[in-house]
Amino acid sequence: MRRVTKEEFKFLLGNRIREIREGKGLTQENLASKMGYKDKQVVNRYENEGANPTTYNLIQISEALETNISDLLNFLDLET
Amino acid sequence: MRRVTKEEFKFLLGNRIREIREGKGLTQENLASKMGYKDKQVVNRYENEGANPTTYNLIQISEALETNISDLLNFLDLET
DNA sequence: GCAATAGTCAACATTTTTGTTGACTTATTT
DNA sequence: AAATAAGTCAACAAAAATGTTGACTATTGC
Repeated sequence: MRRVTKEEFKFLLGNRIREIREGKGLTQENLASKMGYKDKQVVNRYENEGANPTTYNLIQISEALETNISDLLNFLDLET
Repeated sequence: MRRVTKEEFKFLLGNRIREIREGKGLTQENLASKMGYKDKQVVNRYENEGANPTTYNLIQISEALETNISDLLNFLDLET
């Protein structure tokens, strides 16, 4: 993933989640709800504090956003 | 990802890591070393106890195995 | 102004992951 | 049999992720 620190990664993934969510016209609450959460806080935290979710949760996020992991992580150089 | 529990997922990903590692002829120690760890324990734990690493670590694993995340997670139905 | 909607911030207990160390078992090879 | 290489098991402290709650700040529409 080409020299991106964990902090940079968190920031980038958080931004990407927001980007896709807004592109689909979903609110933080909508997304949280689709993921089975009672509150939007989890989504807000991903977007504002950055996200480095466990792999299992990453998959849940991609499903709720109706996209795939490659798209979710498209800010990385995934040529390998 | 089609009704697979977190525990099932951990088991499947652990197995997949082992599968790729052995396919490349690497030892647990080799892989741990490529990932920058001092000991093989981390790899052994992924393989035997199951793995649900953070996304950042998942990427590190895929790089050390010289593959990509889609391949690493190919046991999931990733058509979406 | 009021109400409703959307987003943000802080705090919290709990759980899980992370990284390391030491010891122990299992081949495999010399 | 002894040595080496590979894998497994247990335990630990520290860090991070998880899930929830409450309050607070825009922003928009009535």
